[in-house]
Amino acid sequence: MPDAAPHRPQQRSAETREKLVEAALQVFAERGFEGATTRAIVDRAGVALAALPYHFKTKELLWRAVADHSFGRFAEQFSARIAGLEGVDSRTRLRLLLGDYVRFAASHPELHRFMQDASSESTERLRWLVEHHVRPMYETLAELAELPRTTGADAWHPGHLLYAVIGTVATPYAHAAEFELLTGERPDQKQLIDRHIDMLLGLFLPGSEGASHE
Amino acid sequence: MPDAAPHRPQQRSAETREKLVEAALQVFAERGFEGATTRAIVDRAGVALAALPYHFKTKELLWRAVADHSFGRFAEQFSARIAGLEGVDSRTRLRLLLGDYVRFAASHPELHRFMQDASSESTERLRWLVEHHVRPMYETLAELAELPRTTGADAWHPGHLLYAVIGTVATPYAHAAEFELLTGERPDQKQLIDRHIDMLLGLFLPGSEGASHE
DNA sequence: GTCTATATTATGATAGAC
DNA sequence: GTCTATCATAATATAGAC
Repeated sequence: MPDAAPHRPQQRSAETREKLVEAALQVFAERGFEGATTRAIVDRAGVALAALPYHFKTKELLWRAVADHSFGRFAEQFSARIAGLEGVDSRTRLRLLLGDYVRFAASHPELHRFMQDASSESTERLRWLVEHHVRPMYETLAELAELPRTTGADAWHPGHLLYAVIGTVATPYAHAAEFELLTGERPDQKQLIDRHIDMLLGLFLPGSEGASHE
Repeated sequence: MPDAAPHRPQQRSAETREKLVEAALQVFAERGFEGATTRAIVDRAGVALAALPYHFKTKELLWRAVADHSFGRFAEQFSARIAGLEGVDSRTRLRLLLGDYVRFAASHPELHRFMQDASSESTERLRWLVEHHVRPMYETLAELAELPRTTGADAWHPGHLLYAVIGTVATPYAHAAEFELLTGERPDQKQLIDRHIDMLLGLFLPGSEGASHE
């Protein structure tokens, strides 16, 4: 790591951008695009109000930067795993990917909340998001996991299967506060995450239970 | 139906309240609590701005009225079915309830969006919602469906199972705009709803497929 | 019970000093 | 690049006429 405290200008700038994007992801996920105020975002980022229009021009463009950042992190998280899946049989592939996805959703519940907020209306923002991030990700996943075929259920609509996986994986974490109030337990504890993965394997890949905690 | 056009005062009042609650449900679901403006709500309801504070005092109290209304309709939808389930074996019970739930979620995707918005932060609103509506509903369902036992999976955490069911059922409809942009098909068509139910039966009650479209 | 008009506060974005 | 101060608009809620 280079010298601390007073950084070079372009480094400070990059840090401010980074802080704004991370804070904006949280606030967009918590309060939705319309409910997220620029003041709440800059307060959480610990930067001045005017830093936001300086770096991103508008709230809308900040939102796009947040989407790029989040899907980038999602892809990054999986690229190492995916590289190691060459030649692995598709059942094992699915098992490993599902565990990864659950752990990702548990540590980044904001992504699913962000997506549901974007999907609640058919806006230009949503069209941009689908074409730039959702469709490319979907095509990669479909190819990699051969989703419809390996489950042995050709009759299932690929959209239903996709949203069933997303829904079962992400809902406990997207509704974490509700989950905790209802059950008294936090869904993002390691122990509960492992039980969650076991349940999902039982649901989507019967016979694969218990082999997920590597 | 009583006489049309110029109604009696208390009837007009009830109609205004009803229009406000229905409009507010849509707007809260689309834009979240913070993003929902009272102007957007009264515009959609077709009433004057001042009608909102007159009938509900604050946006917060309107939100509670929306929750009461939505969970009331949910319970109502199921009470007829539930009354007919006396003595029916629990597998059949689950099959029928699941189909009902999918059809409900397809025609009322707002309820799931409303819930996820409420769950995105641990607020006083969420606590109120869990204690007044979520927990009572959960206890009724758990009792009725004997959820954990009939699936033959005692090891599953009841919270995981609950949110897995909610997630698989509601996600395609909560993300309907995204689903349509991605697949080119609307998830709320009757044909796709029936395929969705078949998939869910295959997932949660293997062996029960195809018998759901009554 | 419902409306028009308005008080008050909060919002997104900008200007200009540093 | 970042800050303080500020503009123009839009928000929730209220007052008072009808």
